[in-house]
Amino acid sequence: MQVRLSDTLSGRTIELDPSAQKDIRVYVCGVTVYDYSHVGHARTFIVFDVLRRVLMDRGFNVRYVQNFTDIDDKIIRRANEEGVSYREVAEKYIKEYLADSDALNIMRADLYPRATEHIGDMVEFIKGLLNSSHAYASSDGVYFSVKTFPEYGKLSKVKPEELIKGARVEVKEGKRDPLDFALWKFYDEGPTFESELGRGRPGWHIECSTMIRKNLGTTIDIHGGGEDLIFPHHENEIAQSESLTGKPLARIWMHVGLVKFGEEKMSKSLHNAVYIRDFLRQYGPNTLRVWALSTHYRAQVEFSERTISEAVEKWKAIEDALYSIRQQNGCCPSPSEVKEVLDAVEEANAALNDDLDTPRALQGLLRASRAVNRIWGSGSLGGEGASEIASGLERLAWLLGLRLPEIGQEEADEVERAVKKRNELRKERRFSEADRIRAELQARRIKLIDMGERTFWRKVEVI
RNA sequence: GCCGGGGUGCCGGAACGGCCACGGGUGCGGCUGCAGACCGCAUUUAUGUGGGUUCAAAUCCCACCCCCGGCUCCA
Repeated sequence: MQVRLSDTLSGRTIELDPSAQKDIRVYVCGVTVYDYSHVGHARTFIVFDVLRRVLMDRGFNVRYVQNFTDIDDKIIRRANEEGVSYREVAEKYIKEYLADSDALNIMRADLYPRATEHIGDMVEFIKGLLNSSHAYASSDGVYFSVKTFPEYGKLSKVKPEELIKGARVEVKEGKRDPLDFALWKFYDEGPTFESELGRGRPGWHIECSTMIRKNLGTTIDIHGGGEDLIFPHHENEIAQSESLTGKPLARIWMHVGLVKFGEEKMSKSLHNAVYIRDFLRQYGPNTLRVWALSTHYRAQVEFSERTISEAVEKWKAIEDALYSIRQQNGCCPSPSEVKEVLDAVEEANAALNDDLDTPRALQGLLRASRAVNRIWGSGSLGGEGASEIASGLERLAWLLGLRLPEIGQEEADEVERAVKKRNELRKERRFSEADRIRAELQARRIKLIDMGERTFWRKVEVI
């Protein structure tokens, strides 16, 4: 099954065909670990998680690498503020990133390379650039010489002259040209690395170029990140890597639109960032995923009460459907009902192949869910056709990384007992006592559904 | 200024030449001891503005207006 993805560099849609090429190498720019991750980060990594799931499901062999920038001015500043080493700060926030990522049901990368583990490789990379005169050493560091790379600006579609005119490029003493950027910065103080280049620290862009080359190869299939990385980060990566190797760095460049908070971009410097963990305390992982996937990945999304409460309602419908297929309650859906569900699932799958059109896929899932809930509501989910419905829905939910909240055996037993007790009370028409039990369960996010003689219960994300 | 992405009903968001997508919210009604889930109806014949092409345009063409983002560390 073919998958199409749009490429920022060429502006075209590029097809991936597992019968032509099985292995896909993906590199996604990860976070700089100096603070907790926010909803904007979550969106990007959720999108790439879905991409990865789709590629795997369609028969590709995916190798997924995502870096941690664990040496950087912000990390050092944070360390100084807290009176600890930069390594401790980095370690802490790597752990926290992974905790958030796991909570969001984002699959672990095959590899999480760290900048500090590749200092030697970066130095070698920079030496290669010095040897080919794409780089030069000056008083305060080693710089990449942008004018030695005539294609500079091809990704961000910005002409070098225009950038200089914008006059927002950093002017530094050691630069020959204002557009040149640091590969290695000389420092005597703070955390530094001794190298043939001199004592100092690596520039930011070089780590990705180096870690891609080292861990995935010269030309990878997909390189991605947030759209705020197009310039200068990815532009500079291209300049460095392609100057060194003479080959394209990536076949497809994917960029995820930014999250807006009200009218502005969500960002730590604007002090409007919502941490993933704070969101999860109030809502849950599926709500965040549904929210993130409700908008096409290339468009910007607004983080607002309104868009979130919509996601809550959407997830509720999906959640109920996922429970319904497990809590079968009769027999049997009609052929046209089965078809209705499977058609919606198929539409969703087609949408995922079409440049990862998750809003359309979600629509399909919602339509399938509604149909399932209707079948279940009429007490005929089970028997013939039910397993097809179940596997179609489960697979789609997996592709979007949506899953039911977990519940321990002990809690389940407890709930069972409470439900039984409540039904005894109901039989005796002692409704206020029965309702009190229901309210208690609700406080624990247990939802009850009475259907004739039977009572079904479901552990839900948001009640 | 330059580059990129947008403007569709109360809201979110599809369709990209032809049949009121879909979802959410709200209101009313059905089912229910109540609730949930489900069902029915309403809000809904919406497409930034002005021209043009066409039997037919959110959809194609031209001009204009407005919004967001990038151009500085940023997912």
